Amino acid sequence: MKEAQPKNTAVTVADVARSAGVSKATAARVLGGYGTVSDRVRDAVKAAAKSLDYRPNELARSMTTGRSGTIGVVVGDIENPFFGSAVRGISEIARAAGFNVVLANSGEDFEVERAAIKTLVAKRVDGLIVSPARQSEVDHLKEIGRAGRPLVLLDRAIGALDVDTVTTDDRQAAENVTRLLVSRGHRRIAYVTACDTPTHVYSHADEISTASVRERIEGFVRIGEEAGIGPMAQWIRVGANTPEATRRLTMDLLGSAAPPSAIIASDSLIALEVFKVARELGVDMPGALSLLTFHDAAWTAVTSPPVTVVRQPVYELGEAAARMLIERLNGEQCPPRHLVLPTQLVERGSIGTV
Amino acid sequence: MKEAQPKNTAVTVADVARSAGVSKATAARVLGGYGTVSDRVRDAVKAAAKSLDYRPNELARSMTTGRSGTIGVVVGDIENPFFGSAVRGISEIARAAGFNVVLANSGEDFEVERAAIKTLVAKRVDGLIVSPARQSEVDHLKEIGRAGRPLVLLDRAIGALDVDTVTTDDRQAAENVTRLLVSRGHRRIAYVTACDTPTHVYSHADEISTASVRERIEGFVRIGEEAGIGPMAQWIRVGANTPEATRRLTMDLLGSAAPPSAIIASDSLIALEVFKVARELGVDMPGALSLLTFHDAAWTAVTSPPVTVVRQPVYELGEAAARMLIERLNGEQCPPRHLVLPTQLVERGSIGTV
DNA sequence: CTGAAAGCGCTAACAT
DNA sequence: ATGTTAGCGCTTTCAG
Repeated sequence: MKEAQPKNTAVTVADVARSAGVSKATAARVLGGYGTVSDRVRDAVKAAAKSLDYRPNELARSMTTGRSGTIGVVVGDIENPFFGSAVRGISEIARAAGFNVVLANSGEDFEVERAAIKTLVAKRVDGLIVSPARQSEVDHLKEIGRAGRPLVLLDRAIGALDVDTVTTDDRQAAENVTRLLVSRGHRRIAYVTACDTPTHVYSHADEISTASVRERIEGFVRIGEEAGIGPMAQWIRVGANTPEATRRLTMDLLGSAAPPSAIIASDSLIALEVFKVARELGVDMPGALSLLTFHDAAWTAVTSPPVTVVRQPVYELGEAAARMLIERLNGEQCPPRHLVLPTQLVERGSIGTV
Repeated sequence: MKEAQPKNTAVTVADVARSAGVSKATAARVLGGYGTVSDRVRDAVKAAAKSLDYRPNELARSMTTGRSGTIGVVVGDIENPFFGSAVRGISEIARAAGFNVVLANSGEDFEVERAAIKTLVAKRVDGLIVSPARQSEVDHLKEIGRAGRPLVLLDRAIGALDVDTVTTDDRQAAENVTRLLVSRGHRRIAYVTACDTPTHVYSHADEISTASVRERIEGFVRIGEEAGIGPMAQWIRVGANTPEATRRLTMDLLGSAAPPSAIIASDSLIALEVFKVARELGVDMPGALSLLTFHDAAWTAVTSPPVTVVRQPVYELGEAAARMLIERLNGEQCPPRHLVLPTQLVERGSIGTV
């Protein structure tokens, strides 16, 4: 049945054509599924292809068509469930539309991100979805447009860049939760983020390079100061980008003379560490410390107390980004769209009253 | 400084060559970084490339060299932190070695897996890392070898396939934890897995298509029967592949006339649901129910009680798989290697004594 | 050290 | 409906 092929001899359209007794073009037509061919010839070619164990070369196809059927995705950390869900959403939509996903992990390192984008463009991905590490750097992103590929920004918009974006209403969510905490009597509220500043100390929102986080901080600060519990800058902690760093930082916070009565964690990885430290220190939650986090990670529902969260539709974020990109790939020419998905406050039990 | 290029005119080696006043071959040599070129010419070409905003076409390069600098990765579910970590490990090693990662999510669906592998091979990835959904199906995997690409199996080995594998000592781990539970007096121990059988009921290990899980079940059964608490088949629950299914199944288990005193969860997603259900039902843990899970997911340390787990070196699993693959890509010819990474029992507090 | 020419495997006009 | 003929952008002999 099966003709064994010498391993190193790639079977090409030409081989199949010869074996089927037709021209290369005809064979290519049936193998590539385009143009029109008579049924008889089609069957003959297919048979020949099968018996020769023909395997199409997508690279060659891409060369001539100019489309690779691939989209590049650059995220900060695929290990973070946030991105895990987003990438899953992207993958599903992409697959359904016949696209492959090339994934690059920047580790939130700008240089890695830049290099990744460069190779993805060189590999001729049809388009890119990027969650940029810094909102201050845009050259490498503009490069994508210059190369004629559409770009969709995921979770982190950049004002200086006029492209499609899919984000959540970070600023508003931050405002809401801050307001909530204030209304429960909290006056010492800390905000902890993985983003870092050159000095590892926060002084102004301008220093926060990740757009989504920056907006949250701006919302946090605004409401806090409106409520008269400011200045808020003293309560912002940056650089919680490893469990160890988060731990250290939380220890400092909780061990200080005037510890916060509430902590807002910028992502679930941070919240997890805060939770651990609080427990270790025997700090009662929500009695002595309230905790609230962005990202409704699965585990937040099973702790004691369960953690109150800002639920972000992460999977949908990924889906939407992929859909937008594919629309562009299909020729959509409308001006850049900025999709903002709503978040939802899920009150569970980690917020107390002061 | 920057010459704006007409968007749709891709600059090629030929253009750069012309502009620099050298032959195409010479320009290609400096642009591609191979062969030997005089310093003067090199500089001239580089300058021309920059001013023309030349962007290499990796596709064309791959066409002629036969190497794409890309490795394909097929996993069951990137949303599962288990695979998230593994993929991160793979990505880091790949990046360091100059490879890109094309990720495909099979959703544990065999047909999707088959299709993904087919396109990855057609796209000429240099090699593949796969965590196969079924150990009974090998044709599509053998295809990879026939196409002349190396394959490394991740987390799930397949006996019928003689390729490199990286796994953990699942059987032994299962034996150990079962023994532990027995020693603590448990005689009604359930094992819950996402794997499914055609009938959605377990009767024999042969029906379990995922290699790693099958081995665990075999270990579980063996120790249980040796300890005289068998037959064990009655305690095995399959099909916990969605939160809802897991929930239902756990409800059944805990609501039965003779509920288990201990549950072994095959992955952390399952453990999470079991935990939720137990709490909801007011089942005391570890008093009335003990819980143990495979995969040391981050959250398992913060619940009350914290969950005892079989820690698998997941990130390292990914790293090792990538390393092995890259070795093959570099011409390593040794017979297939089977790397088995050790797991570790981390006792926390979810196992009680009966 | 540099250039000319021949492909890689496929698709895309253009004929027939 | 099918065949002919050019390329796509790059690397790679093989000369010089």
